[in-house]
Amino acid sequence: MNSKKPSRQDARERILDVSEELFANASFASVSVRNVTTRADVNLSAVNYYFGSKQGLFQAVYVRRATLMNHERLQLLHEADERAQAAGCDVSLRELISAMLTPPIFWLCDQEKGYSVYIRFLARAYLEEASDMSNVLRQEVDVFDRFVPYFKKIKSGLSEEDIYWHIHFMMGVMHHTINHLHRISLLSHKACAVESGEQLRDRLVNFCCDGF
Amino acid sequence: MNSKKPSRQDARERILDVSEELFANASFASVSVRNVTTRADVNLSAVNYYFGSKQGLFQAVYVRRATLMNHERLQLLHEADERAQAAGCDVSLRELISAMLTPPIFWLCDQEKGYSVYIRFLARAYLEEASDMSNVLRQEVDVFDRFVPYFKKIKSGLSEEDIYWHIHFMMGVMHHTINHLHRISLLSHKACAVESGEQLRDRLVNFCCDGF
DNA sequence: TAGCGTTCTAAACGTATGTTTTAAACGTTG
DNA sequence: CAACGTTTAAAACATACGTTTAGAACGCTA
Repeated sequence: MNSKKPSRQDARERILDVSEELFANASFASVSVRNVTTRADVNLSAVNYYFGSKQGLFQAVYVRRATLMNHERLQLLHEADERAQAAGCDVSLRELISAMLTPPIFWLCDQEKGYSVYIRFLARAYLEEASDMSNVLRQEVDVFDRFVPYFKKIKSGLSEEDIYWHIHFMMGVMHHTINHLHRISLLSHKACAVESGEQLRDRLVNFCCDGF
Repeated sequence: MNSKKPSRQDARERILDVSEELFANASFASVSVRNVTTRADVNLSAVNYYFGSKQGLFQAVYVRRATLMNHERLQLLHEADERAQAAGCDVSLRELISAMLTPPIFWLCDQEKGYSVYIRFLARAYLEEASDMSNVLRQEVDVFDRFVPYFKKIKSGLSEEDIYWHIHFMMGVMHHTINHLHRISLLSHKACAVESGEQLRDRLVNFCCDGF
């Protein structure tokens, strides 16, 4: 019976899903509210009803999954820390880097859920100066600060400054991989194809480990 | 006499300068033609007069300096090659990577000319799927193809696929550094500041050399 | 100076945008 | 059923957009 008209509350969810995808593929300004509402099959004014404004929608898309991803990072860090303590040694560089990169890369390669789209959305949100995303960065900064002591411990030869630079570079590799994953085949004249999440993660982690 | 009204042809140049800067800081769609013409102090229709359309303007901004930058890269490669031949050895990995990264990084840190702005524009152009920038990439691909044989020779243990992935990652580090240079101070709680072009280049080259 | 192509100006065009408004439909609670 | 708060609907709002047009101003050459 109620198969045609979807139930109430998931209109909001559908808007988030659709706009997550649109914002992942194009800039904030070039995605119109009408574009979103048409594809989400809701009324034009639904965006302003649920999110107050287009800006509000953008932030809502971000918030919906950001906390979860950073939680996954900290969880991996925590597990690595426990393993290290049990073995009586330090957390390895590889584990640290892997903890930072695995969640976004795995999400990126996740076929089932909408996580893949979100990761591309995130990488693009970094570029949207206009849509006040300072809080986007703040949350990530907090997470990274939890990692820094570990880096310091096992890379005592590096200054704190060096460590921040390296984290900065790592994020660069990751974001670029995310944003331009489809271009690797063009760059390589189709020699390279997009691989599994594990392979891609390992490639990235190797590259960044050696860079440190 | 003619100090007040600028001479003829530099209206076109002023439009390019202004839009280069605006496109470097915001997305294609969020920069309006009126925005450009107002800041360039020219009539609204000047953009369409000189460049046909807003798209045409965007491409013109790209073309103006792209060839020069890629020429600089190839020039550095050529010089390194000559040095190597004179010494009877191979071009070092460091020199190869340096040849790829030095031009954009030096331009980025160049204070005098408008090159700094252009580099940020370039990094953003990569993201503009909408504004058909396939030719942007094509030219870079051609340049990289000139580098690949050198990489192959000195890193015979790597497959061609590996090399393309590494180039891909290098571009990621570079573009992210370019796009988010100002954020390193936020990330590091102001421990890191933007340094000189040489220092920044060396940091990047070191990171990428080790990653290879 | 007269003519002519180039450059600049002002105004208007049609369309698309984000948002607001007014009211209808809905679903739960009394 | 009646009343209420929530959600959806259609229409209109004012504004901003890229582009076009028609003509004036300019600078050069004959």
